Amino acid sequence: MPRIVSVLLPMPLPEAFDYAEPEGMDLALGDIVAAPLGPRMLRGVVTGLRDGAGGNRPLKPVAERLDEPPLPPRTLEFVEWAARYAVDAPGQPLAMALRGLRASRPKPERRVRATGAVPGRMTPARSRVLEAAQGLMAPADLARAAAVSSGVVKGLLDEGALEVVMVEPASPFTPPDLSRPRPALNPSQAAAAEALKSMVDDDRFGVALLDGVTGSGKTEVYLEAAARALSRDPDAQVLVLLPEIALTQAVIDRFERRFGAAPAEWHSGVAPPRRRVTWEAVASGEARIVVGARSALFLPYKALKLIIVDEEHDSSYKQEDGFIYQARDLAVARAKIEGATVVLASATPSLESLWNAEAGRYRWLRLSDRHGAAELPEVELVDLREHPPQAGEWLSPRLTAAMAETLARGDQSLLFLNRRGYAPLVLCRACGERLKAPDTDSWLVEHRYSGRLVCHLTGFSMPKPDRCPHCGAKESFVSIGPGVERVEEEARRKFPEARLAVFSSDTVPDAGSARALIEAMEAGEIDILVATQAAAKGHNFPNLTLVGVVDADLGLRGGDLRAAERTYQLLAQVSGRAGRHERPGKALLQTWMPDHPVMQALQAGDRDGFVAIEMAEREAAGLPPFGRLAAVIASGPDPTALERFVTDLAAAAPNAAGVDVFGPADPPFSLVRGLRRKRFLIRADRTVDLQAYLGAWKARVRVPSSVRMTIDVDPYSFL
DNA sequence: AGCACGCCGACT
DNA sequence: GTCGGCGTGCTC
Repeated sequence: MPRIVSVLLPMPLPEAFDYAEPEGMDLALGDIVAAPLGPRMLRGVVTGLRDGAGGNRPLKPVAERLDEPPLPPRTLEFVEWAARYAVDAPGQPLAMALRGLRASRPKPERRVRATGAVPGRMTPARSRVLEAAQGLMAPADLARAAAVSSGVVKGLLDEGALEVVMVEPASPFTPPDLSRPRPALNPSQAAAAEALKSMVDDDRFGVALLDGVTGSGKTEVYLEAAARALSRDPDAQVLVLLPEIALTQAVIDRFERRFGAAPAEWHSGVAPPRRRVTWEAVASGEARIVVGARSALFLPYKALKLIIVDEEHDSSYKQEDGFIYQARDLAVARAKIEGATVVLASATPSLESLWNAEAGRYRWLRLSDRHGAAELPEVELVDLREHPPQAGEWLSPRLTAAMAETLARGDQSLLFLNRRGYAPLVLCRACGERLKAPDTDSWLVEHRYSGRLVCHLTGFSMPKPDRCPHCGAKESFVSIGPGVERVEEEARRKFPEARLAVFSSDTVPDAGSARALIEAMEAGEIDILVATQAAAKGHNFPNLTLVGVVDADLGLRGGDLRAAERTYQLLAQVSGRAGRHERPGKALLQTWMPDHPVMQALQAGDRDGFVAIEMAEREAAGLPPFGRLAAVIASGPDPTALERFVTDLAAAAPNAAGVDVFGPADPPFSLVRGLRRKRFLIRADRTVDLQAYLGAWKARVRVPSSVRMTIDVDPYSFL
């Protein structure tokens, strides 16, 4: 009886396609195969096998089974779950799961060894080489060991005294050394580590929220959970997710010190051949510890037992384009499928996680002691209504005075402003024109270091023109508002003797320059650092005792769902940069709204109070975590076609109890790269199956090819 | 997502 | 007269 094979392809197709199994191929579920799709040959995964022949139309045969480890069944289950969750085609998450297979394996390497043959003419150099030739050696290593030039090695190869052997590169994945001593833990850490270890010992799905202020030693605690998972099961694998690759090196170093072996690394910065080796080592179980960005969640783990999501509140876990997902939430889903433990770690957990912890669904582990003698910095609000900066300035007299004191003590200051460039808006004094990119309706940001106007939404940039493009007036531009470059200019004017630097993605474009700037800061070569959030994470500067937040209200404007939550998290983190080690620190927050709950909570150090207020507001409005949200975005170049489509879409919205559909509305940037956009916002009670609702809605409309429709379940960006 | 097939402007 | 622009639609 011939068999029909369902093959899921890494494409936005609605379902797996059926193929005929060629005689004798003997496929199994999870096998990676090559299958024809139209004129192309694609890599896909076998998701179904059944007896039968093609019906109305003969099926194309599978081309071949590829020489790859099969996708583990639970990885496939996760792919299908993720597609259902995101209301997207299963081929999208599959494409992420197969991403490691795109590159070729690293090439075999040349090695030489002695054949035992004696060369025709023996010289002192040649005998040294033959003496040094122990087993297989790289030609260059052999020459170095014998202190001869490469020509001598080549001569012996030509004469047959040495021979070339091609070898596969050795696996770079060393097993962890579990006998190393564990670091000493304080009582609070020890209690949390014991709780995590008992969860790991249960060997089934469970989630812990590891909740501890900056410096309370969360990493040591989850390292002990990792050690337990790895030692109780020789196959167990551990995944550590980090919000961004800038943070991976520090965590990799910690694991390497604890286990004497470097963990496998997985993120966009890893070269493709290396990724392929990593993918295979994860599938074979050889890679026991993986440290990576959110996409590491889609690797084909053989026996995943523990997932750690560090800085779980970080919004970088939300993937915003292509396949849209929230890695923290998918980590919990994956752990459920794998029967694994999840540790969500943060100093400022997300409201979602706190809500789950309060309800007892997550085990809540609070770390109280801050390491060493340091204390959390004192936070002072600078009321800009009473103490405004002078006209054209952004640093209030209070903040300026604190900077002067800090400088006089020989300490460092950090001025935080989460805005790149010199000024967020350039307008023409003559006609009032606000400069925008030609095909996008967001303001162009002035960058003085580069002399350009930049669109932060699309990356478009152009030289600053000398005339207003609207009225032609010359020298009529005024720069409105501050960016980090402008704050630096003001600080330089006020403290001409101080050494200043700017830390933003423009001045620090890569990991190397980031390290250089961090080292300069650590070495005390910088007095005042002006920084965006690029510098807010992960770095500890011992002599930094003053943090000045130039515009604490910045994140609260625009007022999206998580504005207050995000502002609290960001400012708590930034303020925590002040005063580590033995030195007390201080954070000054410049605000026009000192009575706002976020500012009050930051000043009082009362996170729980802020969370209680924010939770109550969310509950009253039925917003997450008490309700669920989704966004439906339609975009296209033709405004008329788009308008027609969203009208149809609005009419097709199913009526369901507990679901509110808002829209279509113009998002804040309704024109991006020449594409018009419209959006719907859907709010649903938690009892509603939101995915089923969205799926039913989607099925009722036909999307014309000139329009793109995107569904964003649990949106984080409201632009 | 590709990659084809399909109808309207500047070229050997 | 053609080469080719990318709009629309299909791929088991």
